Amino acid sequence: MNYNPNDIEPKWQKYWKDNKTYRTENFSDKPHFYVLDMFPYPSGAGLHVGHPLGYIASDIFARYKRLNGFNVLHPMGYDAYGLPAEQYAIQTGQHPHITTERNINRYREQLDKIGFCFDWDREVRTCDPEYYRWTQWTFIQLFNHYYDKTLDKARPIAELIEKIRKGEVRDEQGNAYDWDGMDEVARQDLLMNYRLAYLADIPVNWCAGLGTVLANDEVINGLSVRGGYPVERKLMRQWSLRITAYAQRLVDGLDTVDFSESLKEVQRNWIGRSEGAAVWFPLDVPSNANVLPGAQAYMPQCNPQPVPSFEIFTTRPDTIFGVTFMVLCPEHELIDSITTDEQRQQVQDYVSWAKNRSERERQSEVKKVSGVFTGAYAVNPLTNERIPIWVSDYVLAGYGTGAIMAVPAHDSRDFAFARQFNLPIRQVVIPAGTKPEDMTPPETWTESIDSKAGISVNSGFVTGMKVKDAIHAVIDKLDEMGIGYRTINYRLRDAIFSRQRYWGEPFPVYFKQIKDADGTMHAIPYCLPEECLPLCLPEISDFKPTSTGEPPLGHAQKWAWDEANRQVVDKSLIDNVTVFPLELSTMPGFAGSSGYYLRYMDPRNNERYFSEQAVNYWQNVDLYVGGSEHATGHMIYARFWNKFLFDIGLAVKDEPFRKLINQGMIQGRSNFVYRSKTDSNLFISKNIPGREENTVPIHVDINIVDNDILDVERFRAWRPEFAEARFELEDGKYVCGWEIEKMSKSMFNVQNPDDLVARYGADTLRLYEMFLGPVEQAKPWDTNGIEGVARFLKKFWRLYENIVDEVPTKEELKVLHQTIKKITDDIERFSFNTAVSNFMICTNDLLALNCAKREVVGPIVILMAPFAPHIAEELWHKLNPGASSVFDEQWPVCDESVLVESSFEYPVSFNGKMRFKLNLPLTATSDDAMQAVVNAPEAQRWIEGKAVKKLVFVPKKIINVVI
RNA sequence: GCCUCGGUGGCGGAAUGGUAGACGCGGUAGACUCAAAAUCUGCUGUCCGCAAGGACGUGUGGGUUCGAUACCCACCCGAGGUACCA
Repeated sequence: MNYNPNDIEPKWQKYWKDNKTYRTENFSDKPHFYVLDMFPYPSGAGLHVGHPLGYIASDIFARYKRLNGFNVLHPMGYDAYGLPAEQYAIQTGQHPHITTERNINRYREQLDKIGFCFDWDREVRTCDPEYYRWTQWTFIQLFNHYYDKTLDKARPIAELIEKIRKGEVRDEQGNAYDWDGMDEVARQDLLMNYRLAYLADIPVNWCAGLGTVLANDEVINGLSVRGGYPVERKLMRQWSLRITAYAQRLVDGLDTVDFSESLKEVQRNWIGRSEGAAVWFPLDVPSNANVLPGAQAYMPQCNPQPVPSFEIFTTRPDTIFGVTFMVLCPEHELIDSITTDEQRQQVQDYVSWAKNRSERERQSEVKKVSGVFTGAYAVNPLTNERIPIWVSDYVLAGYGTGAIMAVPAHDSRDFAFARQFNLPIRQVVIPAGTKPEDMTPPETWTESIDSKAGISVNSGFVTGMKVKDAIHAVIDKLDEMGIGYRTINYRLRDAIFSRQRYWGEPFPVYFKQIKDADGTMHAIPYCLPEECLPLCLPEISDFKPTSTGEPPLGHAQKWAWDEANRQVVDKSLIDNVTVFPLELSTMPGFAGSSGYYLRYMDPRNNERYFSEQAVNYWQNVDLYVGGSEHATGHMIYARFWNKFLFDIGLAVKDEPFRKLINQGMIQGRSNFVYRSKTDSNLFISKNIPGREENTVPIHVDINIVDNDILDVERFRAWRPEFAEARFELEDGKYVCGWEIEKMSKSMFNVQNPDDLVARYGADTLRLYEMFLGPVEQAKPWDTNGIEGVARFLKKFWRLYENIVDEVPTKEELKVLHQTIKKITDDIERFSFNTAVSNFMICTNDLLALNCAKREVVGPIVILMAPFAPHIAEELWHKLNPGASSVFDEQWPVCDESVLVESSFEYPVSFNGKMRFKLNLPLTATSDDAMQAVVNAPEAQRWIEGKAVKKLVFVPKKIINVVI
């Protein structure tokens, strides 16, 4: 019988399903192992060959661990909330529930065909109320906790209130709060500054095209990642997560996990920790002046009078003697109060111009220097010089204090600014390896000297010090004077958590109207009681914002909270006494994907997020497989989410993922036709002279192109606009251009896995995807090699056709045990491409030996099972009629004694160059080798009577002769 | 600019400081066949040579080593990430 995957694959898929072969229990004597894939967003396009790459790799590893006696958790689910389903709903009126459900079913069908070992009993969907109940629950916990900087962990907000009461918490002026004297509005305002989930007016990335705000990782170059719409900065009242509280732990945790160096680096850059100093610069105003709005008072040791001043952050305090001007960001609150009357008009014009620029404009004009002088001066606290204060948008409001000391000699941006406005440049560092007399005056420089490798000059008490020492010396001095301190700044921003969208988790939040002391009404947010969760997403039919500009949930009629009866009621009942409006925005995509790995541990628990026993057993994810594009989004949020759950005692490990493998993207190979610029029905073949100037390339479906030759008839039939197409051919053929790009529907370069499964079988697809190259490497999809893998499986099948019960020869056993050793090693190293090669070698060897012996082929079927489960299961049952699944077997062990040789064929090198081979017993010593080489006839022509200077003998490796 | 990873035949890619190019694709010659497909076997880095054989060869230049694709230094090229972050 020939190998026919279409017969055996559905059979075993059904068998595994019926027997629940892959079902995992939470309790076992076996060691545990958790293998997780990043769950997919079920898009309408279905799977292409790039998606399963990581799933195949993790599937192999999960099966391997299982065969090695581990209790393996290997679940799958769907990240089902998201923008595309909602955009689709706006266009077609089709409810996102329906599209999502349909897409999920399609995904499941495609996944099942590839034969994965997921425990589908543990499936989760982020849009399922029984799942998002715990997303909402976690939000409530975040709302009810604050970050205790002393304990370095999240603590209940009640503890904070206690501290405020005791006067242990102070305001910026250093005064204690009078908690008991505060009204509810003031109390809630104060607490809001500490909650880990908080509501605040913050500058957000507003995307009008999508009608919602976006997190920083959802914006690239001022455009939204989804859809590519422009994004602007806008001040809005939004929920945020205080992820910045965890910045240091997120950096530190990277040292404890096994991620690729590049991914760690991306995360470190994203968090952007920088060490430096905060320094107060006094304003040059009469010292008895009242503190100006936006200015702070400080009291240097040398001057007991409070002095109006402002704070800057610098990583180079050593260059403070080189400060020649100061710069404030256009949003700085000090600008109004210090600008002189002569400069006022100019400054106001500049500030309003700068504020109205979109993010995209600002980012695309980074190299253009702009700014304006305020007319005001600050005083350098170490030199007492008067320094002009400027305003420029190269200083960003969101980082540090939005104000800097400018040292044009040693900062490239300050340098450019100084050149533009003719400000002085003063050198205070000479680079390492340069003599002072070799330095040219700064006026002649074309760039600043930014390197920290150097010696301070013209810098008062730090002159002559190395920069690194000078930094510390200056900070110590500032600290002593009471005008500065050592501090750390992070680039990481708090995560904006509100989306003005429908298809997401509702916030379990309602708003009460409360009067403050002045009688003004305030909408104060309160969380629903935990026991009332889930707060289900209401059904609506119009998914656009309301006419008053509210998010789509504004259309929901039954969307108010009855506090007394603890239930959702109709909006018309809102009386702001017992019935209150509910929050209208929903949570972002990362809400549901941040803690899903924990829910898999105990997905049907309706009492808790997950049970204590389950998390104590599984701990955290041992192996996580997914794309590196999630480095600054999901991977940061999930680590934050886990650290919070760890702090409040739910998670048992500080880091959620022990080891991460980033599968490389499978790129598509796109084909192009070239349309004439003057005649839209004329298409010119690639290599016709003049084609390049006179045509525009257009993507063409790869399915109507064979070997870059276009099937012109199918092209005409492909789309109506090409029905009248005419062609300028070369050698009677139309040659297409090609390019490696992202695999995407819009580029018509998508390879659907179903077609390949139908043609070659799932096992061939699995092996081929692995054989393409290292899992972690990006690679273009190319079906050319798949025939080779298909041929291998046919040979492999043939090997078992005439199985016999004979005692294997030593040589056959050697092939077996070598293969066991290699495959085990390959899997441990995650080198699945070499594993497939090694299977091919093994099969070729056994066919050459004509070996079909049960004792040899049995173990090889088990080795093969993780890679090609269907064929392995089929052959296992052929070998062992009546047996249970091959996945109930034990991974074979390599018997090293079979591999032991009595002699070894040494490559003999002369001066490092391989010349001939020499067989020596394993017991041979260096002296034996010397004897043998000198006596070997082959050696004579290389030695040619010269003396052997040295002989290097490495047992079982090589003999190298130096002459 | 900075950070990370990479650069090996016609192609995908092997090689833990020890025979570079495993394995596969492609190419080529042959076997089987009336023929083709399928299958099987041999050859297939470059150059010189009829051959035996030899020289060269892992982006470039240096270094360490008996020996370097691998380690170190400098540079070139490519991919990805990231940026007025003070």
